[in-house]
Amino acid sequence: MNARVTMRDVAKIAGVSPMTVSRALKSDSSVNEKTRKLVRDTASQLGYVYDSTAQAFRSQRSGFIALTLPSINNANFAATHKAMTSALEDTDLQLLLGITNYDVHQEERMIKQLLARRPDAVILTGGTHTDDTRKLLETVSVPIFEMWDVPSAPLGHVVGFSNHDAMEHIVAHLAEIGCRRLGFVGANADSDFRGHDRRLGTIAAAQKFGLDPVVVFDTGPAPATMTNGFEVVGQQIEGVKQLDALVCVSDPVAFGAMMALRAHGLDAPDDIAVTGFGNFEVARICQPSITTLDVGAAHIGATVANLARQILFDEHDAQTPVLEKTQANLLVGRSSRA
Amino acid sequence: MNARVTMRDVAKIAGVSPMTVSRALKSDSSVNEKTRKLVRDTASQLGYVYDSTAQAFRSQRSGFIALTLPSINNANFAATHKAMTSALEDTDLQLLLGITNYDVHQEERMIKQLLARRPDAVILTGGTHTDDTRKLLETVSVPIFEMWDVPSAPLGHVVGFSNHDAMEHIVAHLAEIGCRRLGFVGANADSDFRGHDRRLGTIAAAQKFGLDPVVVFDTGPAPATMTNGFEVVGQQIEGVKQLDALVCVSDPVAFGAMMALRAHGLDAPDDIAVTGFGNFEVARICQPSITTLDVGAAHIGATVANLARQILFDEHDAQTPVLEKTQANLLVGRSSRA
DNA sequence: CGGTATCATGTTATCGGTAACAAATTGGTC
DNA sequence: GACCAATTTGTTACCGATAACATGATACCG
Repeated sequence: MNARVTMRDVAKIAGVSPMTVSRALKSDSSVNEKTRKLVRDTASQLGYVYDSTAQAFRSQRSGFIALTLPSINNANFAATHKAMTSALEDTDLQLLLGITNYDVHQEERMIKQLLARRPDAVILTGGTHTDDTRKLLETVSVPIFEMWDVPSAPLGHVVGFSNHDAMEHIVAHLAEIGCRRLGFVGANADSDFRGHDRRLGTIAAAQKFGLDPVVVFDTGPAPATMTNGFEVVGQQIEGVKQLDALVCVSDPVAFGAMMALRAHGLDAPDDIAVTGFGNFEVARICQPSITTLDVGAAHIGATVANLARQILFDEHDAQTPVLEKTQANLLVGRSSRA
Repeated sequence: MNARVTMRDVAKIAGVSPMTVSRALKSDSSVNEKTRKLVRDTASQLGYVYDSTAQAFRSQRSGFIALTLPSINNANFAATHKAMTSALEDTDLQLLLGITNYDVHQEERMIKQLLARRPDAVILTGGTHTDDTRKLLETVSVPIFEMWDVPSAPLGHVVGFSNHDAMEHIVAHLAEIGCRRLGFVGANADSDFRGHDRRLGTIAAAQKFGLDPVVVFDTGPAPATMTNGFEVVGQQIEGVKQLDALVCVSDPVAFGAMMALRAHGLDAPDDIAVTGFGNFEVARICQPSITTLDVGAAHIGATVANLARQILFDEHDAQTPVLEKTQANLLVGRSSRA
């Protein structure tokens, strides 16, 4: 339909050099205000559209921040994403999202794709990756962030919490209200490493408080869903009946578990206590409300994004890796009252 | 450590020309298999990472498909996104996502940002946009898609269903089981246009079936949440008591509404029927399960993505706008049995 | 064995901005 | 008006891949 309008065209019409056009369109560079207005008017008159592609190429700065998330359909990751977007709103930085489906090999593929776009920073969810991913990221010379976890061997900066240790809050609470026999409902598989850590953390905490050995109910491949919680508890209801509490890997799983209990004539907290993880909306609204852990998803996102910003704009030392541990807060619901 | 590795470097080491490297790394171009292997091995040995930035610039084809979604934290949009990603997996096309928060002005800002990346196609959720957005997109010479809706004045291709007409399925079902006095729980505001259409569709269908005028319960600004449903029904419980059924704008709202009913000693379906929209997991798992409408979110995504593929790879006529209407299927749950 | 079709590789120019540097203009001071 | 500093504008050379074209190597045919 039309030949693309370039800066050269705008420059010719406005009677200035292309470089002046470039400067006039950037808000922070020094151009006479009259010239700037002239250039901008000319540009919009010609229907000029700035070409980030060329900009990214020439200046070797794409303006992309590569971000991997395990899932898009998760209130916590959504909150993190949203907070990051907000934190970057007044910059020219843009998130480039890759979904990994809780699969480190999918993560590797996504990261390759994302790195080809020459991002200015890379933000990963979780601290467990394939060897190839680690190698790849070690050779890349942009800042790397891992969040939602505290990896034992970080690739760069870290903003997160220990999923393992966080479970102690929940187990301590259950121990306090008199529960001794705990079950853990969640993925036993190795795909969701944060879920994995929560299982180990539950077992460790139970030991620490001198409770009985934890019975594990496997929900299968990540992500664990309401349906998984519902089904596993329904299928193993006899085993569940022997327990004082069901510690679930997430609120959706806890909700599913509670629905399964109800279907079998059991109720939380009278017959058995139930806890979740992540402070999802369903935990607050369902009846009884579910005891859960708020891990500050939005706070994690805002912290990572602001850190990235500062480093990219040289307001922060980029060499020393930052390790920012975030807090997890217990929210006691009615699903686990004494 | 750094000093970016380019095709030139790979070419020099492998003893071929840069052009051969370029061809060897593309899977569909003609290169001797031995040469290809040599080049690929050399590349991975040097830790070469392909530069899409340069590729996009030179070939004037970014490989991006710009996608706007109202929200990231929504099982339906997540399913659409996932299906699109899958459909594009074996191509070099990549989704570039912008979240609009159900706000047409935010959408406009996002689209400007996305267009600067020179996407090869643009996919929008919904058919309502600001005037400036429409103007902007009309001048762009890439294929435009609108999904999840059937706009009266489409910008390009369309894959979706009428949110207005879909409600007839639900209202017909309620009329059949003897409900006459319906309430609608959802946003009265103009921000969520699909929710808006559902409200109008409910009112129209109730008229058509000769039911009483629909009572509207406003959940405030989009997106309507479990909490909104819970609160509005709790606050207006006396009005709700006069009704036979609560038609909710989405399953989360329906769930919230049901929890509020229970808190006031009412139960679905005995005291009042409840319906949702979207076939969210919570509708299936909660007790009673919620009558809902499955709109084939994944199917919409796959259809749009495949259509975009075909058009971009010249396997489909790009000039004639496609209008693909998708189906909505009623799933009767226990929340609305006679 | 010459000729032509096919395949494999090389050469050159270029996409549209902008970094780096150079030059011109302006403004203020003595 | 001469001088210097600050501001504004211009010039040139790229960033790294690849389109378009040219050439070299190989196969196949009668």
